[in-house]
Amino acid sequence: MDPFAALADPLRRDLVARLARGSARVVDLTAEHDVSRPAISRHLRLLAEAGLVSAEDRGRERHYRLERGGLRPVADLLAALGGAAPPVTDRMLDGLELEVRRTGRDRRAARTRPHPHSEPHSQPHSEPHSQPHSQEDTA
Amino acid sequence: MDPFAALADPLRRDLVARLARGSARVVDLTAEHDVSRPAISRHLRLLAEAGLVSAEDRGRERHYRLERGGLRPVADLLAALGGAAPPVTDRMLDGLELEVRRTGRDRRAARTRPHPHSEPHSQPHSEPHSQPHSQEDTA
DNA sequence: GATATTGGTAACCGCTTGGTTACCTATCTG
DNA sequence: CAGATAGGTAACCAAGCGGTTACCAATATC
Repeated sequence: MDPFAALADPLRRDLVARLARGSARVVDLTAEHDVSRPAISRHLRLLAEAGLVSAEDRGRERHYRLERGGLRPVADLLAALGGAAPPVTDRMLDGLELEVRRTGRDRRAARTRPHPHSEPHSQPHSEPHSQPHSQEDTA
Repeated sequence: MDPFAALADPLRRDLVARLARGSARVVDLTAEHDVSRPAISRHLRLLAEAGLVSAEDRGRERHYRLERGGLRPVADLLAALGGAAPPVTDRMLDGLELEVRRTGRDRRAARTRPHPHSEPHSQPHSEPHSQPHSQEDTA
C-alpha cells in the first residue's frame, strides 16, 4: 500500500501523529483509539507496508515507531503541485533525507520496497496533442 | 471527501499533477488518462469537494483548475509529523496562503465550502492516561 | 507448570469505491 | 433547425476496506 492510501484513513493518520510523539506498543495505541486491537494491528501492518512506521520486537511486546522517510512521496507530490513559487522547498526534502538516515539502523521493512517514492506512473499517453481551440490555459 | 482520501487514488493524483501545469477541460483530461469520461468527471467532482480543484464554466466547456489552498491539511500533517527539525516549514504554509489569494479572483466553487482545511478530527479520547510500565519511549 | 499478557491471523460482513454503459441537457456550428 | 460536441447523472456491478469475534502462539509472572 502506498503512503497516500495509508494516510487516507483518519485513524491511521491519528496513529502516525501519535507515533510522531514517541514509539508505542499495540496495547497502548489500542487504549487510545477505541477500536478493537485486531483493527489497530492491521492498520499498523498497512502503515508498515507503506513505509510509514517500523516495528521492533522486545520480548513479547512490539514497539512501533514512525518512519519519516516514508513521507517522501507525499512531500514530493506537494513539491510537484507547488507551482512557480514552490511551497515545499528542497530544503524540506533534504530534511527528510536526513531523517531517513538518522533512523536508518533497523529499516528492515523499508528494504522490502525498491524505493519509497516515484511510482511507475504508467501510460506514456501524453503526446502534446494540440487541439483546434482551447485545452491549455497555464493560468 | 477530505484531501487525504482524495489523493489516495493514483488517477486523482495524476489529475492534480496535470492541473498543476495549467487548467484543462474534461475531454482533455479524459484523452490523457484512459478511463471513461464519467469516471474522470466523478474524480473531478471528488477533487472539487476536497477543495483541491475548482471549476469554471465557459460556454459548454468546464475548465478545471488546481486549488492549492486545499493542500493545507496535507502540509499541516507533514509539519506535524516533521518532528524536531520540521521538514515542512511555516514558510511553506505562508506560500500556500499566498497561493490561495493569488488565484482568488474567480473561486465561485470555493465559496460553496465553508473552508478547505482542518476537518473536525472527532473524538476527544486522548487523556494522558499514565500506565504502569512501558508505553512511551520518545525515541 | 499454570496463568496472564501481548499481539498476530482467519473468517465473516456491510459499506464504499471505482469502473462501466446508457441517457440527458446545454451549447456551439453548418 | 439539425447535428455535433462537452459534460453531468443514474443504475449497476465487482472488488477492496474496515470493523468485528474467535482463535492461536509466544513471552512474562506467580
